[in-house]
Amino acid sequence: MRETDFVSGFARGLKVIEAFGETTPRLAIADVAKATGLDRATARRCLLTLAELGYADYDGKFFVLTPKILRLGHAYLSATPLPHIVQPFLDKLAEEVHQSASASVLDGTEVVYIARASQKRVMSINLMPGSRLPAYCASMGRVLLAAMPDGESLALLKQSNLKPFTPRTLTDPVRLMEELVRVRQQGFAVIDQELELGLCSIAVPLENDRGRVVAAINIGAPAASVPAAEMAERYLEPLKGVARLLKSLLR
Amino acid sequence: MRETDFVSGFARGLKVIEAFGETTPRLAIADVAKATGLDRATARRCLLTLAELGYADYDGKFFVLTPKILRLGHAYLSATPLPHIVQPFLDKLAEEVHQSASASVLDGTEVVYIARASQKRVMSINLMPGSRLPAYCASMGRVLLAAMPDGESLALLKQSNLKPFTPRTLTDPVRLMEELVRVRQQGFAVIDQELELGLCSIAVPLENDRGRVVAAINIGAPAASVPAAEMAERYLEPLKGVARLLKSLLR
DNA sequence: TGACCTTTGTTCATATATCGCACATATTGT
DNA sequence: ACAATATGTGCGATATATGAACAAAGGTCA
Repeated sequence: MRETDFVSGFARGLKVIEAFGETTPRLAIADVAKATGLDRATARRCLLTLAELGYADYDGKFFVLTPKILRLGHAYLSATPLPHIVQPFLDKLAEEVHQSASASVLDGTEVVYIARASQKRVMSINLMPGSRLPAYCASMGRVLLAAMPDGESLALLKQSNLKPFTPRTLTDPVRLMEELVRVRQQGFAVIDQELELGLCSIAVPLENDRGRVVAAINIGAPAASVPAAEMAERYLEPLKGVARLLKSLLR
Repeated sequence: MRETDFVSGFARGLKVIEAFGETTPRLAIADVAKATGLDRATARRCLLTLAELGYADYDGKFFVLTPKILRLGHAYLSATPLPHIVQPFLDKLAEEVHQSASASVLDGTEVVYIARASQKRVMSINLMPGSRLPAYCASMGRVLLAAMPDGESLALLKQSNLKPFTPRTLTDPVRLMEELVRVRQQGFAVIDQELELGLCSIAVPLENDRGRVVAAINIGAPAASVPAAEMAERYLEPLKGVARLLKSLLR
């Protein structure tokens, strides 16, 4: 790609949108400039553009994103077949096992939820399509990492910020790679309170009709009611069943 | 705002993202140019920028959005308090009444789902945060329209493409305005299969601590199991209860 | 098959718009 | 009231959009 085939104004604007996050819902011009590394004048122009287009509100001091910004992500969710195809299966699955079921794909070092059927809340964090979790300590992340060549998964682990969310979180790349080998062999991953105390989950890969892993699905359950050791026993077959049914539907 | 405080390259890029939709997941350069009204050369530059940044994939012919694009909408969902605050209440509500519960806000002529607890699927369409429905024929839309001054709601109705989704869909602006008056008086809206045959829903407004309507919540149910006439009887109190609890939590 | 037409993608020169700096002004906190 | 921090603005240097021209691919029909 040539230099001139890149619209840096657009790229800068996207950076500005991403500057808004969980802990930073309201941003002043200078905040955005700092967060994005853009010049203040540039950040200001991008923010004013967002406001002008209705993607943000501006009270003269702070900018806040408006729901219109959801159109952008929705363009993906509605345009991509995968979430639509998977959702009804998750609904059925969640109802059957009385636990939350989700589907996700990998984006860099994170898993991105693309569909979810929540039963009752077991996590403190609120997951919805678009939500992200670090791949290395999420069951779907393990499955997705295990599906790629060792070189790539190792590279992603190295890029990851491997921090211990709980005392049980695996953070050693070597042990993680060993775990990935095991996950690949057994065809599923179980996470025992590595992300949040009290939460266990189990995930299996979703293959398309040509055998390529295109996503993962999981079931999460409170550790109190379902010990990690029982996760596979209870939920592996239901998950595998869904994966089998979906195999021919995905490409 | 001055002329130069607008980054048109950014605005054009956002237009390009929005060109992708339910029926148009894979777009060639010319498609995007047509859909956005941009010059082919410009559309190409925006698309290549998206691809370069990892927001889109390009196979030499078609562009497809990647899950990375969800970061943009997620910036809103995670940054905005409303969805987070409302979600647990919806979960509880959905579990209680064994039906799906949702929350939405208005964006132009559409309601945008910002949170949802789905019980079982009753609609053919798949709703998730970011999903949109025309306000005029959705229960939450009615409630949100009813909360604004007549002039504004009428203006929005006039902007809407009032098409009959089912034989029961109200499409006459005059009758819709009458309905809005009723909704405002009674404090809730019931939709009887106006959007999809077999689907009823009931919505109430969500007020913040100062009495301003900031969102709406609803419960949807299959018409077969819950006739429209029973919707209020069964679900109005649970909905009102949630609205009451939330009132002091919202600003 | 091959000539013609249509549609699509790419390139280029140039007019135009944006960037980032430096300065001016406003707001905030002490 | 002052310092510190944040926001607004003018301008030269730089980057981008435009639209036409070209190239390439695909389709149609004799």
